Amino acid sequence: MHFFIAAAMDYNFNAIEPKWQEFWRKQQTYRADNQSDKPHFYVLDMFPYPSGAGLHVGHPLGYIASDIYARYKRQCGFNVLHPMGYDAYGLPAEQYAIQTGQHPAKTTEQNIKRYREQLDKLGFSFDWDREVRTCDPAYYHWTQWTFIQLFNHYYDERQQKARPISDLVARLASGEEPMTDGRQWNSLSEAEQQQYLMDYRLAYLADIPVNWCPALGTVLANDEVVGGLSVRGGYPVERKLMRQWSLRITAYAQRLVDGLEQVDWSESLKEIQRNWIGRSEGAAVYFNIESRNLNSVDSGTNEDFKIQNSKFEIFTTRPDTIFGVTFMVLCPEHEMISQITTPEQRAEVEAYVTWAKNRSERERQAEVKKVSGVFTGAYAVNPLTEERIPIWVSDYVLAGYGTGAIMAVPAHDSRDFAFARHFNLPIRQVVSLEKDVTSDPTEWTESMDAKTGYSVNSGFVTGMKVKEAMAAVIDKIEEMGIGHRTVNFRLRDAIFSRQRYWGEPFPIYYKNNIPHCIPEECLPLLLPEVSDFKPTATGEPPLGHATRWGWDEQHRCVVETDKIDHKTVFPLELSTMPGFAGSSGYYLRYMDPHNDKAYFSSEAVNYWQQVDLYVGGAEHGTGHLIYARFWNKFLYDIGLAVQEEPFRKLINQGMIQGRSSFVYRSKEDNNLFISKGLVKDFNTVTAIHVDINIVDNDILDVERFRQWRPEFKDARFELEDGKYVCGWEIEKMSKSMFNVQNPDDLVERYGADTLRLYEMFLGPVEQAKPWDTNGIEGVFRFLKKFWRLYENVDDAQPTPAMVKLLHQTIKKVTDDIERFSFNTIVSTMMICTNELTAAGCHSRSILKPLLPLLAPLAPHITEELWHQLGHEDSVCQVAWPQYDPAQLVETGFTYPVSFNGKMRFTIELPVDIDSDAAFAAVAEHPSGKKYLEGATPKKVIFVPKKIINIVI
RNA sequence: GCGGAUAUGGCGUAAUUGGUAGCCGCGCUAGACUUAGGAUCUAGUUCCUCACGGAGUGGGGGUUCGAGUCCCCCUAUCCGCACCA
Repeated sequence: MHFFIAAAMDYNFNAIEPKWQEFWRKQQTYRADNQSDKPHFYVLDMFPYPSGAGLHVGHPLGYIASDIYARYKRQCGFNVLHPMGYDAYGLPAEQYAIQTGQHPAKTTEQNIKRYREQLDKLGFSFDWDREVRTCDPAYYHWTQWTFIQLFNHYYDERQQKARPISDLVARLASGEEPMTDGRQWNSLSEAEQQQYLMDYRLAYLADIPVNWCPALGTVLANDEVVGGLSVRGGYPVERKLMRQWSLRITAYAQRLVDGLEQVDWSESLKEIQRNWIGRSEGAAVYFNIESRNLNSVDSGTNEDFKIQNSKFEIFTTRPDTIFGVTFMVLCPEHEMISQITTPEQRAEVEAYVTWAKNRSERERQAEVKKVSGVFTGAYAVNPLTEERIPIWVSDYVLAGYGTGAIMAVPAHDSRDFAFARHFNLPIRQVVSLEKDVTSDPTEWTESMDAKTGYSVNSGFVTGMKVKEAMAAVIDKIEEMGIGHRTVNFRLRDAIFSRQRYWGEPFPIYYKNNIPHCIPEECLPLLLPEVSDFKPTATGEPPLGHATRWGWDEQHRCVVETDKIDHKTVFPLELSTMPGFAGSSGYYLRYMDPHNDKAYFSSEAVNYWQQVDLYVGGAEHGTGHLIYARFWNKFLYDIGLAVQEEPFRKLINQGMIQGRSSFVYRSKEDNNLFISKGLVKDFNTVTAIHVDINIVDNDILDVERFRQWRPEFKDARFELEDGKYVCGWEIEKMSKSMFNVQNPDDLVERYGADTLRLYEMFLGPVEQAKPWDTNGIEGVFRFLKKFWRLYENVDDAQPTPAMVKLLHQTIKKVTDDIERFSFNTIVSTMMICTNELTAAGCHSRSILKPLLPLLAPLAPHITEELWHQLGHEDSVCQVAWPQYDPAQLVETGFTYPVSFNGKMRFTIELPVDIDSDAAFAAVAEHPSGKKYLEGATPKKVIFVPKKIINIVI
């Protein structure tokens, strides 16, 4: 053990950083006020799940970027809201608790503490007074409250906004709005009325097919399942019919698409959301079913067989191809199957439907290419051609989309094509690339799906372009009263129940099996203590174990309030809300986090409006970012939020991958490790992951390697140039690959400022990139060099070159921050520092403005130097330096001149120049003279900007 | 299959948005200083060539006086969705 006794003037970040962090805390430097004359600006990070693993270097990347911008905006005179909190409810926190056998509340508390320590070390400018935690009753009070509002509102299609369900009830009761099924509202029982309203409420209870994950013991939303496996843990997920709460997010599908036009997000993320919402325009068409009297052909067992419903509805995006329909397909779940199936086909159809229903989601997805189906024996009638069309059942038609029934046009739909080929059904061409040119579609190897070309063999639309034919067919269908234009969405309602412990309890109790909201004044409904919080395989929620929860032993609500009948007690909802419940509105709560009367005050939201800059990962594109937009739009509709879109600008920081290091062990000698460059044949060695903490610039610390694990105790090495060089590979950052870089280690070794700068220097924030500590020395050197510039500041008059450099630097840094190009800022500051060092410039008038300029990136070192210059205030509050354009005026520009497109020379010309003068200048110039010799120029082309062409 | 993005030295990247390609940093080479270095400084470092020169931004074509940048066609990689009618 040896100590470095730092010289007084050394850059001693270990002493500087905690000192100023304490200073900022005491001064409340980053406090944001809800009242201010300054313009407001809201910079938000996606708050973290406090998982057990702590932060790795990937987490702070976005936080650093947003912190730089928040600090910059603060220095530009904005009142900046830059809060932080924890998404502490939900599966990740609970899984960690279960794995470690502790109570989730306890592990969450510990994890938050650890996160906070790690975050504090990095010198972020968060206003910690506004911290929110989704598991805090003071916070989830308002999550539950919002749920009640969702329950008590429905979506009014005419007004295109949420409205109180009581309005709907009033209109139903007065008869102003008839019931869709023709019944009379006032003649219904309460149970029947409530059942009816469930189809309208924005939070509703229904039997729906859900993603059931047995291993996690809960249902999952669509975005939590990928490829039939749970995102969290990768366990199989099955399709199951369960009674669940859902949010009617589909009601907002159109507005969720439209709203994307108003926000400043990356085109790719907007596209991800558009795809997820999956809007498609088309037509709904009713097909009649051919009625037959089957009694005569029946053997007697199905005497009553009659087709009850005479028609069914399909959805198509290609109404123009209706003349090419050669069969119809129903999904196996379709309710009409049993009615229309003929007795001869019944056994086969029932067998198929049973088989299809028992297939797991994973099997179905894995065997997409496999064609299966069965004929019902029934026929539909094409409304435009009067043709008989056989009706089939197949699981390639999905129950959840459209009406679960399609018209099949095998010539122009690849799935119908495959189906027709498999079952030898006719294929008829009705679209052609060229007018009137057709071929035999049974010879085709694939269907012609593109929406281009002309209609053929298509009755009254023959010869029309596809687009025209579409419109014409829909017009005709509407005229005939057998269909209409319509829009379908891929987006499904969000399943909101989780059979888990660690989440917000639903503020719902049941009276005669009818759900009722707990009165708002009884909120928050606290999460109870339970003897066992683990999920159950059967789906019984762990809250069922609660013995005290404002309820009695029968799990009946005993919440005391005037609003609930005291004489009886009612069972409470036992599910909890999903992870996205708490994260869907947290950005609004930050505006007014301590309000115990409301979610947030109207003053607060009217002041802050919306998040101006949101920074976080694109992996939330189909989850949180959709739910939050929906949540916000609902709150907007009911008059709480004042902006329809919650996040004005969004930056997606790229994922940081791990860079694993390897050593190569000889297969012949288990103690022999061969340096990478000496390995001749990689088949003769085994690559072994080695902890990146004992590798420096790909050089293995052989001593520490021997100590790393007992089996390497006697390791011998074949070295190159006395060094052991490791191999490397880019992999996911994970403990098992030994490639996790902990930010604490780097802060200890280089300081937070170096880490902040380096994470930015790595490359564009939005780009995914591997973590590689190799370059961090360069940034560290820069800060040390920068530090030395301030060792002997003088009051000497700076040279004009230095002044120009300063103003160039200010301009470049300002521009770079504005366009979120944080990596180039570091370069700019390095160039400036290098030049000042080389010129021996120590002038106060140059060095002083550089401090507020660098402060957003490296707040600690600049704060220390600022105080060394004799200032008492914080550099973080110093106004952003302005450059003087006059200092940047060039004496002349350097023009590359292209001559006949072949020869090229460079010439410096005055700024204000017209084309004659330009030519004269070129002609005067020695090189110009040379090139112009013997040629007669016809004209000089003066292209805007910087180029002059001489044409001869 | 559909949709989106990316491709520049040994490596991370930059290029005033159509104007001298390779800034800045890592690494490497040579040297200086030093009792020492997890310190500092100087010079060099796209490739080929002793050199003169030449080639060069994944490949091929195009527009332009001029293309890393714009257009078309490939190739590769990454990401999202995926039987959505």
